[in-house]
Amino acid sequence: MARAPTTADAFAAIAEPRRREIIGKLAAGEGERDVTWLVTELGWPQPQVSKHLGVLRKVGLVDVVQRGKRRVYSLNGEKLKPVYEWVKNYERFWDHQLSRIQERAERMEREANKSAEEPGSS
Amino acid sequence: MARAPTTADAFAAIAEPRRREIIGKLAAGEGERDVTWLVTELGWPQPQVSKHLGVLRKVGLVDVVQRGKRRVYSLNGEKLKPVYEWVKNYERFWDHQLSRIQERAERMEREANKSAEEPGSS
DNA sequence: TTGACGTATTCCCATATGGGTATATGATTC
DNA sequence: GAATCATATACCCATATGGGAATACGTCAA
Repeated sequence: MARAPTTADAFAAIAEPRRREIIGKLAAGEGERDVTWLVTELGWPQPQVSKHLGVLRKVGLVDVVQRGKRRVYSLNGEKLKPVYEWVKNYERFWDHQLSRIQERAERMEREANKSAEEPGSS
Repeated sequence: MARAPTTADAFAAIAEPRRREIIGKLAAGEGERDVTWLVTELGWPQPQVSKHLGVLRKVGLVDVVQRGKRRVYSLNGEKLKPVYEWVKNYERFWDHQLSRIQERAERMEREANKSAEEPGSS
């Protein structure tokens, strides 16, 4: 097997920086923008924008509605929630207690060195 | 160019479900576990575990200390913070206001249809 | 219908993946 | 030093990427 498809889930989709940029632009635009606007705003080739939008669409991170000739994309934040929920679980690993964790790490390191000498294999 | 390396940043690294699993196990174990423990706990072939750990290591999501023969890995939550910060920006797109957004989406859809008929091209 | 605009899709390619299996490297014990 | 445990690396392969360029498709205007 190769890497999981970028369309597997939101995690895979937002792994690409440009896709995150697109999401950012959509959010700024009150959540709705058409492709042409994105193209000029981002300054990328149109096919590239469309392709990234395609991935986001497949994952459900964005919705589209046809509006005349234009296609208006909007952010579907719902799909970002799982990412948020997942990463939120590890909040305690950086916020407070960060010092405690580092402390522990250092203690471990000391212990490691100790056990490496303890056996006194000389 | 191909897809960005999984070692590019935390976003890319956690795109892989197995890597998220490993992070979960590390967190459960008070943030420190050796490879053998992970291997038996996860039930995956050892090289696979080591390889995923390698990616996490490169990105800095985990730290290692040698402890006797064992290598004890620990979670470095710090590196998850950017992911949290990024996704947190879109909180308003799912929490409250979710109803408002859907409302808007539906309104847009109606408008879209309307403008499609408006010109009265018949 | 014909043309023009807006967007998606197709094709080609270099690249790196993640899994499997085998093996190398490190550390410890005898 | 030899044998053994713990972990990392090297290979091989199928797969799908993201970018570039060309082009097809869909919608509206004359």
